[in-house]
Amino acid sequence: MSQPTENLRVRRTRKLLRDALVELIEERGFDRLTVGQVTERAMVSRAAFYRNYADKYQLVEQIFDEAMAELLGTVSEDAGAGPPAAERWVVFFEHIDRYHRFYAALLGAKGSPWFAAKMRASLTDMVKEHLRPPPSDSLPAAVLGAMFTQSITWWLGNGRPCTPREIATRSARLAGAVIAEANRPPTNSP
Amino acid sequence: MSQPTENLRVRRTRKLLRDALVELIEERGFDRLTVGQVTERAMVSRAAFYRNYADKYQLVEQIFDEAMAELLGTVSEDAGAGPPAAERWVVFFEHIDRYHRFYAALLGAKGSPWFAAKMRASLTDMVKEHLRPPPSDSLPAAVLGAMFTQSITWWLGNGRPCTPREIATRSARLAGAVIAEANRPPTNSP
DNA sequence: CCGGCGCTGTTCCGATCGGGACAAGGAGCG
DNA sequence: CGCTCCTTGTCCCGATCGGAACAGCGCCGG
Repeated sequence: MSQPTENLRVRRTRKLLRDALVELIEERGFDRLTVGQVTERAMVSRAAFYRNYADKYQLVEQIFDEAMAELLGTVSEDAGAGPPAAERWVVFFEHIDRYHRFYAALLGAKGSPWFAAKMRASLTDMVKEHLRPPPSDSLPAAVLGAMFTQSITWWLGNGRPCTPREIATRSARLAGAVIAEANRPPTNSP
Repeated sequence: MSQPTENLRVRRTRKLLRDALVELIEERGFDRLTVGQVTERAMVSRAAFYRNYADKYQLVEQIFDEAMAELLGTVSEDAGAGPPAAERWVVFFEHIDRYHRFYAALLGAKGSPWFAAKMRASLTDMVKEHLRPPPSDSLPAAVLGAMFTQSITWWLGNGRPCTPREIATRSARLAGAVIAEANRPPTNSP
């Protein structure tokens, strides 16, 4: 491949930087941490950081992108067309579960509104892509993206009080109500 | 110094190897793990391992030696002659507390009798050095070393059910009984 | 007995990294 | 305004590391 990520040193450097990032978000918050603090915690030179990432935002983005790529791989590898729609959300929340420290840190009180917006946008895209039938309009898709983001935030912020399957079912049920309402023909009275 | 340990890379390599070692002892036991397994877990090359250590035993020894050096530094820095004898054991168990994963792994069921013997020998030396009055003979010193080792093993094996101060006090009390008995003039009847 | 297999410990070369320096810019302060 | 201090992003060189190969050894099964 063009840029072999196979190299042990760069994989290790990135892993150390990721773990340090999550730790420091939990401790000090995302906007209050510097590249130098992350590299010091990770026992990595600042130069090595900049060899891998442009800034701390790109570090977050790459973790997120790889996580999403892994998620999409999991969804599509199960079968040709993937699992049925209901099971798909279970797989999704199991994915959130695996990366819960990362998501909890960035969506929590010490996280970043920048990342929350990124998450909403990404989930809105997923809704447009994977929801059957797809939302009729852009507004319901955006609202559903925000709903799922909030479900995740609630779930992680309360220490995951139920199983991935349960939170997936409850979230899907709430989403179903919105979809039904959005697909109703417009009327003036209830 | 001749070989500056200041270098970030060697410090990082050693830390990764140590953490991986403790994890693998907890999982598989000390005698059942190979150098290759440790380096793989640590994300470090086997060559880097052998640059720092001769074998897995020396890895353990260096962790232990540095921990002991840090302990002796703590004991002697508090005052010119160090803290009073009773307080010294508290400091000692607080040290065990800091490294509890390491000691628990190596002294526990999946640890190594080789390390337990090393620990007893080291504690026997400490008893000879720091106990006032010093044991009259080599036998009581060895017995006291084994007693303290067992106190540590019990404390760690039961998940540290009491504070370092409490286990220190209880251990010192038991040791006191042995010392008193050892110092009694020899008689034939009670 | 032999052959495969896994682990050990060593060696080499090229790749990556750490240390340190640098200019540039922003924030706080008097 | 100037001044200090911190952070950013980039560069270089020498140090360390990863990858891979190698012989040697013990272990196990046939």
